[in-house]
Amino acid sequence: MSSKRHILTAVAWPYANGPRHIGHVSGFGVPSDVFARFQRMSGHEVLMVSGTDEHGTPVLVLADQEGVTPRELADRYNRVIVEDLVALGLSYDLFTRTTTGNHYAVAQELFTGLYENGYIFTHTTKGAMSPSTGRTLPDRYIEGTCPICGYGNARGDQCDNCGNQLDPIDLIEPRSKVNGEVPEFVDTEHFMLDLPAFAEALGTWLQSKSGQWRPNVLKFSLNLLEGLQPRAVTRDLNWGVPIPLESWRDNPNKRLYVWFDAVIGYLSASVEWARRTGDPEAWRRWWQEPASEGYYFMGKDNIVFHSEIWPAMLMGYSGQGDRGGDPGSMGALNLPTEVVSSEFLTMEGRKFSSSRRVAVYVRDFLERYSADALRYYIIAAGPETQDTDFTWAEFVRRNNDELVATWGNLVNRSISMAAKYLGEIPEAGELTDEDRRVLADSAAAFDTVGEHLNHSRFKAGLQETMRTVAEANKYISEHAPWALRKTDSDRMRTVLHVALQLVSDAKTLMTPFLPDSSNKVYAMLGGTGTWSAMPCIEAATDTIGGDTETSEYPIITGDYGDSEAVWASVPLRPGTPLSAPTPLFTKLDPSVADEEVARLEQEAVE
RNA sequence: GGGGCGGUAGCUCAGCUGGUUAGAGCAGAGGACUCAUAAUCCUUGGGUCGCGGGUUCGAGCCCCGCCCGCCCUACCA
Repeated sequence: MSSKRHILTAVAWPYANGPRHIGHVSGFGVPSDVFARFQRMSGHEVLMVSGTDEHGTPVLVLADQEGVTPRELADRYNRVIVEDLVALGLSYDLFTRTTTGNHYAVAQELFTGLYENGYIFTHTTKGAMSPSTGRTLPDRYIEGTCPICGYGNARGDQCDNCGNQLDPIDLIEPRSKVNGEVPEFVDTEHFMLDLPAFAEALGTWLQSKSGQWRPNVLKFSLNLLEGLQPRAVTRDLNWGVPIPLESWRDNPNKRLYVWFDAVIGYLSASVEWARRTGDPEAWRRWWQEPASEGYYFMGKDNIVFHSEIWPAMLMGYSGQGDRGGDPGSMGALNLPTEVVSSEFLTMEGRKFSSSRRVAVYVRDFLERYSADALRYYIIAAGPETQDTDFTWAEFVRRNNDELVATWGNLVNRSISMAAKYLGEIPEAGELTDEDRRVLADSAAAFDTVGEHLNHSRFKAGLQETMRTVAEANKYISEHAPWALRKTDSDRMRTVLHVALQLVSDAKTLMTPFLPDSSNKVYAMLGGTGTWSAMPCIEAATDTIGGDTETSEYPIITGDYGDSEAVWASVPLRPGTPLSAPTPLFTKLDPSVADEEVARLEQEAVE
């Protein structure tokens, strides 16, 4: 526990076909940031990476509809997403994108390594194609009449009316959802990842995680092993990473499947980060040292890619599948230590839906409410182990009763008194048994909360932290320093000293969850320097040439090592001047809930 | 259709490998206090643990069936 660990925090890559809503960031964003901040405060070497996922059919189709290039569309939403994630305070060491020369190179290297070890083979399949563009038409972009129930708007993969799974080739009068033309079903050669060749290795590996991973992730993953089949890792598109093989490299209509390249982003972003720090080999400390750990954060719809496909790719590249092989030129790579999956957030009882406009986007949310208010809600009431429902009434209530009234008010009342009565942090006189007990309990919370956070039990960690806040409120109420002021000013000074120490400890415990307001409390108590560093946006240029078009793009990074925050009770310095505090959080009028629900109703389609 | 997960107080959620009277917060009721964004503190009412069977000395936790919700089902990402 005390030795320094290398901890990769790998965060799911938001897809760049639009702005992200609060459901997305509750699944991967906020939990991963709490984890990373906590680990940094504990003295460990954290590398937190992610980026926008920009390839694939949806971006291409949307770009066509808007009459822009896919790159232009990706540029636009990459920037929006970058700004939103920074506004939330997510402390990425690097948040980049999949359209960089570096990413192309690393993705191709992984493909090549897998190919050379014999884990990728070619296979001809019949697929739907758009005659006018020559592009793959994914099943769900085809509509037609359901051959089973006769429903006229069945999708190629499934009929929404009767619920049966379909093959698009069976649809009556199939048509492209993109432009209405009749799709052609043609033979096409694809590269397949030989997943069955990893079944045994994956099974052994997953079994070894029993008791460590959240049970739903583990059971789901183990179950998937039974029906493992080869999976295509290429698509007929002109938007994506080219196939790095002689006769394929220049084929304009064959690219790596977006999911194949997206998961490689964790590695390519680590490499890009290392290069930016001036030590190009630095990424190896997180990916190749046996003791290093990797935690992957995502929503439940992504489990298969992180517990099955990505590990298989890593094993295959490292020559550790059932068929052996040699590590590729980067060397053998570490498998995930843990796949941490969240469930789904619903919105006032309904599923989030961008197309039906049932959504609250991060940007809109943060224009009206603070990042910490959202972070608090997501951790306290978010979908950590089961689906949960976001309601505006509950958001207002949590904000007002818990953030403002319990925690914000503790800060306010304690510092107000000390500032007004003394103007500084008082020295403690002789401590009573009760004083010693509350201080010891507060210090002990670092172990209990830390234990929760180490195991990604964020909700439990926050609850325990709020319990210490309640204890501090209780201590102040029971010892009534305002009354002692008239009867026993020495005792009052001691009580206020203890109270402020409890506030300081609670602020430290709160830091992973609520970094912005914790920084404010740190400053109120006379702290100097940066308590917990926040992320920033930098203009970056591609680290290696490559065949991408844009030379400059925004990245998220930060100098998190330049933080005073440590995961421990730090004694306050008596004599530190205090001034009257300003409120930490904004109380919301109950009418806010009604207004927001009305706004949601108004914007929703149908 | 198949697989997985969930359905616990009015609301949002905890309940580890089955064990005495099922928990927390909020909302409700009563009281204390006044330092604080009328915030805080104390006391208190409230549950057939989705439904129906079964195993067991004992089940919210195990087994079977059913109902509802969500995810996956591999060319959406």
